[in-house]
This record gives sequence, structure tokens and C-alpha cells, in this order.
Amino acid sequence: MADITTRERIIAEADRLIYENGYEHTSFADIADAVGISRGNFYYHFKSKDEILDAVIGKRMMSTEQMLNAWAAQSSHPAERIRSFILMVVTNQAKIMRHGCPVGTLCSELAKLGHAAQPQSNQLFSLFRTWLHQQFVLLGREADADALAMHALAFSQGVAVLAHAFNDEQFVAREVERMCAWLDGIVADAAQVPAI
Amino acid sequence: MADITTRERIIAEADRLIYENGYEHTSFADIADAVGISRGNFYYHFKSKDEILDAVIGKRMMSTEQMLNAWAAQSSHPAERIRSFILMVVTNQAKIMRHGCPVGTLCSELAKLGHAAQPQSNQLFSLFRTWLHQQFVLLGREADADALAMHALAFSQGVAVLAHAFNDEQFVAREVERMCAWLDGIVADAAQVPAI
DNA sequence: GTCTATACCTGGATAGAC
DNA sequence: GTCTATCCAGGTATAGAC
Repeated sequence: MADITTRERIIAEADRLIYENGYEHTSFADIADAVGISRGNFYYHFKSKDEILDAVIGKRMMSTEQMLNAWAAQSSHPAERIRSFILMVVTNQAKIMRHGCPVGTLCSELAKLGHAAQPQSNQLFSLFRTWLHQQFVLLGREADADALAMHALAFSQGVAVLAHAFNDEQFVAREVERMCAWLDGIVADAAQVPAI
Repeated sequence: MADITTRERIIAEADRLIYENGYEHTSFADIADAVGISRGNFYYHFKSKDEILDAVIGKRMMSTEQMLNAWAAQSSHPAERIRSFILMVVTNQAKIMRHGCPVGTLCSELAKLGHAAQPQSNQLFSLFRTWLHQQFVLLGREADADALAMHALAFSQGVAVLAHAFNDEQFVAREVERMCAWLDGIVADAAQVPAI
């Protein structure tokens, strides 16, 4: 009811702080201060730190699905949809250079912590993986659609880690160009298949 | 003199624990227990947690330089040396799948923490970057040697992040094969240049 | 050089008043 | 629903005996 607002504000601030500073490095006090509530009030909405993490991952799952659906709606051409994914590292360049990829850095941190929510955070990767898989199938690459999807994911993660470390805009631009050329090659192959 | 042993054992255990569990998640107690000394004794060797981190990064810098020198010594062909780098994700596959890339995960974590040692950890990346740069120059690619070096680094980081998240051996093998083919293409280009 | 003991702080979590 | 007060565990760091 009325408390949805506060709960959602907590999730939004926790989402931001976890992205910017890491999960372990984000304390209840940090989140409470950001929202503007007391530490005690916090526990009315979330009983533990793990519960906030679950809520944040859930929110990210929702927004990721919305983004993927929007990409699919914007274009009926699977190659254009995949290009939207590739261009994401440019679209979010400023944030990536500051804080890395929100998915990659969270998964890496939770893995190091041996955190129970690790499989859930990996689901964020899987969301992209299966979506990319579908697009490559539509391009006529049923046989290796998953391998191509993983390659595209690896591209995004490699670029994100190094952009984060070196703060190099031109590097990102070069890698995106290279990746788009790779995609063009796959589209050209797909166009030839019916002719064989 | 005699205390070198204890100091080095501390660094070695800290190195391992920071890699396995992350810097922030590794406490003095963890390291002291692993070494088999008391917490108090710890401070005889290192005055702060930052000092251990510096020592660990220093040790990693040394061992990385030794590895790069060994690769250069093993083969006089720059393409073979670069191949040694590409194959590193297979050589260290088991550890990477468990804990990710030691360089990438440390740099990402220190960046999130806003830690003062961030530039030093990035130097680990730079060590690979400049070494790869040199090898590509030897292949006759002075013009874009750094771009190629960064591409090779991005490959290794992308593979490491996803191998860590998904624990997929075949994915690593596929990406390594793809990367070796890419390298072969560069070598073939280099062979053609004198003929033009 | 190594130990025990301890001071001090931060962070997660709870109790109970309003 | 929100607050203050408080407890407790764990982590950094120091003091001082051996």
C-alpha cells in the first residue's frame, strides 16, 4: 500500500550503492542514510542483508527483461537486436568506466564471497544468454547459437573489465567496431546459406 | 634475516586468500590462522592491511614478470609467445573457474572500494599490456600494437568472468580456439606485408 | 620474534516506545 | 511505519609480557 514507496526506495538505493561500491562494502547504515530513514526502520522492510540482495537482483531481472523486450520490439531483424546488445557498452559507457558491468561485478563478488545468492545473480547472465541465443537461431545458426551468444557475452565482459580499469573510451569504440564487423560476417554467412 | 621466512609465508597466504575470497573478505585472523601465527605477531611484520596488499601486489608483479620472461625465453617467435598468453586461460582453467582471473577480480574489487592501491593493481594489467604490445610490434604491427594487445587482454578477461560464473570448460576451449585462429590471421597478414 | 590481552570501531540485528 | 537505544560478533590495531 503506502509502504510500497519506502520499500521501493530502499531497493533503488541499495541497487545503486551495491553497483557503485560492491555488496559487502555497502552497509545498512549506507542504505538507510541514502534513503533518509533510520537503521531500525530498515528491519521493518527487510529482515536481513540477504533479503535486500534478493530484492535487488529481482529488480535487476525485471528491468533486464524489459530492456531485452524493448530491443526485440524496436527491430524485427535479429542482427539489429544483437547490435543493440553490442552497443550497450557504449550506451552505458560512463557508468561502466566508473563501476564496471553491474552483472559481471556482482557475479564475481558473490562468487568470491561464496554467497548463497550466486545462482540468482548468474540468472542475470542467463537472461542475456538465452535472449542472444534466440536471436542467433533466428539468424539461422541453430547449431552454434549458444556458442555465439557466449562469445557476445564474453566480449561485453572483457570490454567492461578493461574499460573499468583503464578508463579508455577509444578502446571501447574499437572493440565495438570489431564486434559489429564480426556480426556483419555472420549475417553475410546467413544470407549465403539458402544459396548453397 | 631469519624473519624473511615468516614474512614471506604471510605474503604467500595473504596472496592466496585474497585471490580466493577477495581482499575485503580476507581478515587478519584468516591470514594469521593460515600461517599459524597469532594476530598480534602479525603487526610485527605488517603495520596495516594496506601494507599487506602492497606486498601481495608486489609479489604478483614479480611473478608475472618472471612468467612473461619465461614465455619470451621459450620461443623466439612473437606469435608463439602471444599464444602462450592466450593459452593461459586453459593452463589456469581450474583456478579461473573457481576464483576468476587474479588480476581482473582484484582490479574490479579495488575500484569498487575506491582503494588507494588501485593504480598499483592496474599495473599488473599494464605488465601484460606492454609485453603483448612488444610482441605485436615484433610481428610488424607497430601501428596498432596497443589495440591488439588490449584486444587480447579483453579476450582473457571476458573468458575469465564467464568461465567463473558458468563453470563451462567447453566454452573456454571454443574461445581459445577462436582466439588462436585470430592470431593466425595476424601472422598471415604479417607474412604478406613484405611482399606488397 | 612471538605471544596474550585488550581497546576501539563498525556492521548486522533486535526490543520496545511512539 | 518509524524512531531510539542497545546487543553482539567480528575486524583493525595497540600494549606489553616473554
